[in-house]
Amino acid sequence: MEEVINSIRRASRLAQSLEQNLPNLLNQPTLMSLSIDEVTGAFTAAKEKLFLISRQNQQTSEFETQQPLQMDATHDLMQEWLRSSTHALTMDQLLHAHAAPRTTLHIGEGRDGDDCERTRVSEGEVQGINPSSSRARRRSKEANQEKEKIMVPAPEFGNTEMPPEDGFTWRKYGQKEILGSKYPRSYYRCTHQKLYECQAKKQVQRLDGNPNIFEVTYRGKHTCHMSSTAPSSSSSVPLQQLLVDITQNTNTTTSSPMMNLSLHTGGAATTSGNAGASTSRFGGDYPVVDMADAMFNSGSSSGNNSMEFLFSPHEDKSDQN
DNA sequence: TGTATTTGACCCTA
DNA sequence: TAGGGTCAAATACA
Repeated sequence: MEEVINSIRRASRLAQSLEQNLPNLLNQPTLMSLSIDEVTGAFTAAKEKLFLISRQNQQTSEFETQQPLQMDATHDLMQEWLRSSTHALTMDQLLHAHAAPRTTLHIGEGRDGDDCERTRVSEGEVQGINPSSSRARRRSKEANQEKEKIMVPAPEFGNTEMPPEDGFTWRKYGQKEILGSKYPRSYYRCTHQKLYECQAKKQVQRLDGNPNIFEVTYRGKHTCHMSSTAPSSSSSVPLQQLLVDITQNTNTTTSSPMMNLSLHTGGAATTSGNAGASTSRFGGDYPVVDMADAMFNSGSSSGNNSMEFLFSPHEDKSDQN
């Protein structure tokens, strides 16, 4: 574990160094890019070590008792880096999502705190829109529609071009190059938009500064039933919910989604064999496999979860409802 | 054959 | 008018 902490320390130092040199690097994008790569690489290395350790710890019941203390250290370090990085705002907000339970991050309406509950856009209004005749009005409404933005780490393995599943099935309907952004933005709508008049949409874009992080913006509310979209497994856990619940349920270690996964992986694993895994998909513990699945199983239907070598298949995955 | 993705064009807002 | 968001035809795939 010490090795992990050292790696994170090193990454933090690199990040700080990068920050200090920002003025000099402004005119040297290539160099800046290399520095960023170095920082992300260092964190990635730390994360991988953490995975290995977590896996080892799955076999021991000591994990849960040890991890919080150790993770506090990494958590602090990670936070330190996050605050000093270009992602300080967004990631930090995410990290503190537990301060505003029920949501991750609300964009556009501001984070007043007095209305953390997602404002319910009148479904009647949305559904009643005649697309052909009132596109402008629809647009206007969408502009007022609350957005929910979360940062999602790219899968370490498997399909890293896509963010992890979030429990819903999405159909891509567009992609655009965004001015000033290195990576295109992809537009998705709920697969069951027609069937259920589901107006949920999401946008996915890699962060310029850190391609390992996806910025996922959710808009609209799912009016379809999640069960209809989610495959049998854990992916039925909406990632947002996952993150929120994790931050709520674990007052010890959680930080970024990456950390969430790494940390809770092992911890939860100790309990993953039980039936508890199943029950409260939307309200209680999530088994480690579920989490790993939700976070990393990017290729949805492919079924070839490359994380399986890290997280052994879970018998309970199938059922649970 | 049905469904998903790609991508150029179009529409709307600021 | 530029840029973001969406449409829809073409294409790919199972």
